[in-house]
Amino acid sequence: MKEKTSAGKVRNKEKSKQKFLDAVGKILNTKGFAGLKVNDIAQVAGLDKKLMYSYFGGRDGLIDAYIRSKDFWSNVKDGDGTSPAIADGGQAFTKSMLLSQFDYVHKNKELQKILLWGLIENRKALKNVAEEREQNGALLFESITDPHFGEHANRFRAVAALLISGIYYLDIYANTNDFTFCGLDLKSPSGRSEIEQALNFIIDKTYAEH
Amino acid sequence: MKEKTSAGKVRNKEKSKQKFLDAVGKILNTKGFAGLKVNDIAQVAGLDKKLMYSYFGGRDGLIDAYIRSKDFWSNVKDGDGTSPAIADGGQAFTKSMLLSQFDYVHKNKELQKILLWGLIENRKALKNVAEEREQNGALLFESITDPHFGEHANRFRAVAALLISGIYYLDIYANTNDFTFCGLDLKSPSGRSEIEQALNFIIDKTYAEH
DNA sequence: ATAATATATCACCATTTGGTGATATATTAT
DNA sequence: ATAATATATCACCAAATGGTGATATATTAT
Repeated sequence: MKEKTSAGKVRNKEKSKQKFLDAVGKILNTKGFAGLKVNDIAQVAGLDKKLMYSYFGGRDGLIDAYIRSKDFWSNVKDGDGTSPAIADGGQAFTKSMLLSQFDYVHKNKELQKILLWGLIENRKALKNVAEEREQNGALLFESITDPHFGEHANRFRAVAALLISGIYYLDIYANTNDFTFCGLDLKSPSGRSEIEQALNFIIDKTYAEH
Repeated sequence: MKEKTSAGKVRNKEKSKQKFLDAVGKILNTKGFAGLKVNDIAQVAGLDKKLMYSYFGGRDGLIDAYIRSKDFWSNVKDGDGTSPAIADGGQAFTKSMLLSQFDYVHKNKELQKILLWGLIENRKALKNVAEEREQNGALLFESITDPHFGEHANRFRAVAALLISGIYYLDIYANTNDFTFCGLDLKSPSGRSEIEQALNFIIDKTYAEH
């Protein structure tokens, strides 16, 4: 019954590498990045820590590999092909994007930790995540909203910056605090609905000027 | 020349306590909360760590005492007495409050760390900071904006939640990243001015409905 | 089957970290 | 001046943590 394919081997470098990467994600979800200790990662991966040094050069290499392995912003790249037309200057697209981000970040705890991490540690791989987000955003701004808003292009960008960063903070806050924020329960459907309405409202008003 | 007043004593419990509290603030500013190690705190304070246990019961007690010693939200309580009248339903007051927060958090690195910390660690003293902010906000909402916006009171709250949390995130982001956010340089006067204009714009539009 | 190599484990070390008992010195009380 | 107390330091420990050389076992090549 012995397999000869690499998939069935008892010793499998690629699978072991993946176990380490999975362990990082698991710990990130449960304990946050402060829990990413060398020994704990190895224990969760079910492998000897020595392999972590062999395969990734150590903890830092593993963590960088983990972050690189994730495509956190794939969802804003219009992956589902259902993006509205842009004849409206990107109004519907922007609203759709903001609502989708609000929901996506809410559900994706790993992304929440990565966003937080990027506010704390100066790690190249984390900067790349932020840079990737900027580049994705640049696509929307430069090709759609900047032309539409003309001399007020930066005002739209500023509104977007406030809303996107607000979405990040509120989703993270909701995940780690039982408190309300401005009296709104960000975990309840009604509280989240209020935020969604406000997002739509603000974008509509921003576009109403033009 | 020997002083007999407590201020001049070589050994002074209160001064030593304060040295520990100051050390926490200093480390928070420079290294962030991950740098708050027992030995390092004692070294920065210039005292033996044993005293930390004697006076505060340990690291956690010291940190809690530090957080309690700060009144992070004093600035939103209309401390300078220059708050505009509220005959406008709090419109001018809200704008002034948001702009002031944007500037205050930008300059106050300790508050930035505390805000971040509150998104990561479940510490009672940190929850108290969030709770205090909520209570301060409740004053504004319940007595001024809720009556003004009537059935749409929650929409104003949601707009405020997005803007305040956006302010937090952007200020923290600006402090730890050299990147732009939505293409705006949040460290430059022009970038910050764009955000300020957007804040004013959004509040104006929110009030324009009523 | 045997040798060579890749994969994985183990035992062990140095350093860092949190924590404490014993002790010394300054201050205060008698 | 002396004793009692408060303040501060020191030496030391145990546990946690990051890191590595030696070794064992599975897999592959000859």
